[in-house]
Amino acid sequence: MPTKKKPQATTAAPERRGELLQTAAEVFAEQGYNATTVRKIADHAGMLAGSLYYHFDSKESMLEEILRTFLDELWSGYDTVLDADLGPRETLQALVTESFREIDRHRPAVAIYQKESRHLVTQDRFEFLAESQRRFEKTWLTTLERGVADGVFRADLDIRLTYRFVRDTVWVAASWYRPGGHHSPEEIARQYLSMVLDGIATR
Amino acid sequence: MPTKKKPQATTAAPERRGELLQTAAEVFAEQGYNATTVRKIADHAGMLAGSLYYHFDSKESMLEEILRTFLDELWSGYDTVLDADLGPRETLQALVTESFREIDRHRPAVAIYQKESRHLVTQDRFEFLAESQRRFEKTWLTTLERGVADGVFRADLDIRLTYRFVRDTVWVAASWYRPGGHHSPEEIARQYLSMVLDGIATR
Amino acid sequence: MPTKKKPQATTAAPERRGELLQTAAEVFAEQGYNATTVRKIADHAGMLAGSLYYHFDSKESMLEEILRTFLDELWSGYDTVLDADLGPRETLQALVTESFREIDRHRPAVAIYQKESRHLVTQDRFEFLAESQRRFEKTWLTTLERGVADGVFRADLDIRLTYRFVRDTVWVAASWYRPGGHHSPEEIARQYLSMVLDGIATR
Amino acid sequence: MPTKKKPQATTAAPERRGELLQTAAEVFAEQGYNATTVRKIADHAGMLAGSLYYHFDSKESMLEEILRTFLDELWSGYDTVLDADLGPRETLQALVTESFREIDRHRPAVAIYQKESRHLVTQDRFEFLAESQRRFEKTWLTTLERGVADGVFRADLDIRLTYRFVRDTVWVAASWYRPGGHHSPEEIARQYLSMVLDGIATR
DNA sequence: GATGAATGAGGATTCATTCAT
DNA sequence: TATGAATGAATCCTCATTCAT
Repeated sequence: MPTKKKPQATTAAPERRGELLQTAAEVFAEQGYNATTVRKIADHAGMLAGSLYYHFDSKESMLEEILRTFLDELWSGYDTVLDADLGPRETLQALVTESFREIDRHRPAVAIYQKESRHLVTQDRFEFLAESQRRFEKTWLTTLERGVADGVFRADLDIRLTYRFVRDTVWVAASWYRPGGHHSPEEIARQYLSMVLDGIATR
Repeated sequence: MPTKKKPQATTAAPERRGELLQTAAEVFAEQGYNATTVRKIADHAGMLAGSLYYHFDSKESMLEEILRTFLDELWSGYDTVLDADLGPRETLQALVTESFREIDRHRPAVAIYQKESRHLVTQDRFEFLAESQRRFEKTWLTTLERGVADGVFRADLDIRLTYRFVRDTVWVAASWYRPGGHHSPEEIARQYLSMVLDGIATR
Repeated sequence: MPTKKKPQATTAAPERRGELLQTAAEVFAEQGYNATTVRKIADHAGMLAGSLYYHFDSKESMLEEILRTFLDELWSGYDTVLDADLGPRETLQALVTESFREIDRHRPAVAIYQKESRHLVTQDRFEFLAESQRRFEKTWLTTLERGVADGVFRADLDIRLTYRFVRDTVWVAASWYRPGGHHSPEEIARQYLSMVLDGIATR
Repeated sequence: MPTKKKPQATTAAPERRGELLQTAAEVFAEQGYNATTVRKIADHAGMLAGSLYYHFDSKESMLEEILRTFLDELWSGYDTVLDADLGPRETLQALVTESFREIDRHRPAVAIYQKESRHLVTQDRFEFLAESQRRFEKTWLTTLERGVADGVFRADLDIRLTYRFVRDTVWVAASWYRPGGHHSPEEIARQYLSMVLDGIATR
């Protein structure tokens, strides 16, 4: 009893940082990183702009932490899939499904990633984005190539074009997806996969 | 006549304006609208920041003109397709092909549109973006619905999801497309259409 | 008694205050008063910035106490010398020696004094600096004048220039002096006096 | 006539930069670099704070340019003296005199140098200060050593202590010197040299 | 048409200080 | 005594824009 510091275990106190990052991510996603002022974030968090600097070094460090956290979790999910050693078609399905789950969990982060990663990669601080992109590309290309070799994916398509098609197709969904809407991430994944694998034309 | 202040394409070099807009569009596309300073545009154009204000009212008016020009040409192309009264599958093919041609012609404008339109639509000045989006959605949804009714597109898919899938699939290409690369816009369109219509899986 | 809020040397650990002032003085001397943040002082003291405010009213009050303590001890030493009623040459020698002893004991305070006193004197709170300066000037000028009158100091020199020469000569030493180095304060005083009195040229 | 841009050759226009640096130097010297806000400089210059950034990259770059200009001129003067290959006593006299002339010409810069150089040297940008200090020390030590060897300076003094004595003695003068006062720089130099060389005691 | 110089409204960040615990 | 979190004022700097020349 006397050693207890926060009697109400319900209220957040150790995760204040996480809450603030969540808030920041939402505003970044909504308005764009550059157009988001530190004051706007603070307003959303119910504090003054300067107070954010007790928790974070800079606006940029918030961005970094948001993206890093997202990518860490993304790769954790991907790695589980990849470690399962499935066939190429099942791997693709699992990766896409996992991607939609991540969009569901980290929608703001994904939206930010989509909009900002292009010019961030050039900065040292965001080198991890470039590294992730390289792994990402390798993972997908390998899966597609295995599928072509196994005869489950079409051989008449430009493989890099196919890669970009699948990649973009999945991730742009973050720009319109709203968690808690009509479709669960798994349902969206199912329909997307159906379109990607079999097309929208009737056979 | 003597009261005219700004040369609105009437006086002198009308191409200068176009050149400057081209330059501005490239920088906006490269760095993002907010992150682009007027000075950077001027640097690229070989003049001083203040000098741009002889040609344009404001940074925002450059953006507006860039997007307006692009959308005007896009709809001019779309209207030609739509006026031809083709079947739904052929309409979809023609629209996608036309879209890739526009990406080829207005890559910077398309990239800007992708990144910035979401938060621009809320401003009065950019109301034309919202209007274009509504026409766009109607056009595509109608085409898809006609296709489903005619039995050429699958009936088991959520039609709005399909719409977003096709829409995004096409336009994100602007983020990686480089004019003068391996593929002509028509070739890319052909492959994309093949994937969208028939899927990437073998049958 | 129970209404007392801040322990002004009365309560509890009276040395803690002194330790903290010592720490603060070192940081002020090292980095300059303005460039020293309260946080830096707290870091050196192994506590958090806010905690310093239990001990002191403000950053400025620390500065004041540091300087006041130094000047009190300096004048205590000077007064002992002056009360001895020595001849002008011996007085000068004793004052210089005492000064080097004070530099040895209060090096940080002396360094701060050198750097900051000029703009501090204008503030009411630091009026004591101005008063000390006036006493200082009077003491030295009187000693020099007595020396000239007695024929022990040269009569052909501008007396105010001489005063500044001697004054500066002694106190700037604080900027390079490191206690515990090769020379004791008395040894440095001896050599400085030798130069000041007899010059560096051979006779 | 038609090629002439500024008809009034009296008003400054190309040297606006120099005027602003002069102003900045005076404020820096008066209040200390850290305590000087950009706004204060701008106020003194009759413009707004932001306007300074048309001329300079940063507050720090102003400081750098001020110090660099001063040191360049100082060494130009010193080099002239050193190139004359005078005897050690005459060299010392000439260097001291030159120093007082520089104090006269660049009083604010010298005052800034005195106060700020210690913590500036650690920054890459101000490496030139460290280099100057090394040359300075070498120049003076060499001169003093030659003098001792030639028998014109006393051999019984610690040479580094003597160096510091002479060095400080001269430069602190910048803290109280006011151009246009009673004494010309040459007159002050003469008296200082008299004290430094022959002492203040009668013989 | 273009330049040079300035404006003025922010915007990110710092920091002394406060205060409940 | 000390901590953690916050405040709010000030600071440096940026940038779209203006305007006389």
